Amino acid sequence: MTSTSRKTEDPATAPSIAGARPTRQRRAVASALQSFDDFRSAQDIHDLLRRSGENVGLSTVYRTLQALADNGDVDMLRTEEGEAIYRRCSTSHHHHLVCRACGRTVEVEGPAVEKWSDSVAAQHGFTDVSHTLEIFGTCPTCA
Amino acid sequence: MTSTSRKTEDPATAPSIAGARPTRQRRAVASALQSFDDFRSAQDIHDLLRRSGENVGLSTVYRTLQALADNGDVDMLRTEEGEAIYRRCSTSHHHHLVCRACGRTVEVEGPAVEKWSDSVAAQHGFTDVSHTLEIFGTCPTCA
DNA sequence: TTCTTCATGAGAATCATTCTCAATGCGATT
DNA sequence: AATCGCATTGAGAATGATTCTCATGAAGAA
Repeated sequence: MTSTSRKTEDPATAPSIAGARPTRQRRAVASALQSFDDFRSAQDIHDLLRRSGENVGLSTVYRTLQALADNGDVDMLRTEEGEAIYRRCSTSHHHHLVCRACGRTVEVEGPAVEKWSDSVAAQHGFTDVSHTLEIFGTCPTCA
Repeated sequence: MTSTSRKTEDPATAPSIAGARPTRQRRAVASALQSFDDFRSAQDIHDLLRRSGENVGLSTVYRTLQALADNGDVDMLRTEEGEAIYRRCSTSHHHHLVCRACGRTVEVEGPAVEKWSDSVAAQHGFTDVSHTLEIFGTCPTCA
């Protein structure tokens, strides 16, 4: 690597990791996340970056995605096969209706579900509660 | 997945695989599943068998558990790390409240959730719908 | 028993993910 | 600009769960 030209970018659009250095790689991952709407695996995102000319190591993609997920800046969920997939996060807590075939995603909210799961957990004395709720199906286009 | 296809099968307590030979190994796995109440990984169950004298290959444990899960004879879910864990199935469709620390499990039902997720999926034209809903927390004993 | 087919298991292969650690980049400070 | 300190990077190795291969073994039928 020879020349490293410094480009001025707008810092507000893409998510950044709190207390971390805004490196080229992290910006690239954050920006890649803005370029699709469905859930993608870390490897998919890595390929995407490579194909778009940005060279970012696979380890770094994993690390960055995890940091973003921990920070609540991206949604992370698991396919039925257990693979982690990521997607840029809209605002609040929500769940997903995901097409098994094409990955198309619809965000859905279920306030009742939230309350229900919290109350069920409380009834049994469980604390520090979290839950996962994802709906998988075949979307009309793929059917 | 709301199908309730009742086939008349063996009335015994331990599940068997439809259209498969009842071998020593499959019986051993099915019986091991009766010996615990929480969720265990395939490898855990393999160890359990080995320690109890039954020699069953790891591949066979995986194959058998998968077949049983496909058949709806055991519950299979994934930890937050994506590892598959299994447990003997009680009767109908239900969800779980699982202790992150000790694995203790409480089965819970949420008829409202079922209806809600089916209707949400239908609203968006999704078919062949399945959903996952698990609650993780810390149980009173472990807190 | 003999035959046909399914099941088993030891180890290799696969696949996602994590780890290692030397080299590099960032930013604050001279 | 030169420099120091430390977070970050990335290539490849390591890990760990799961699946596959295929020669051998067991089950049921004829």
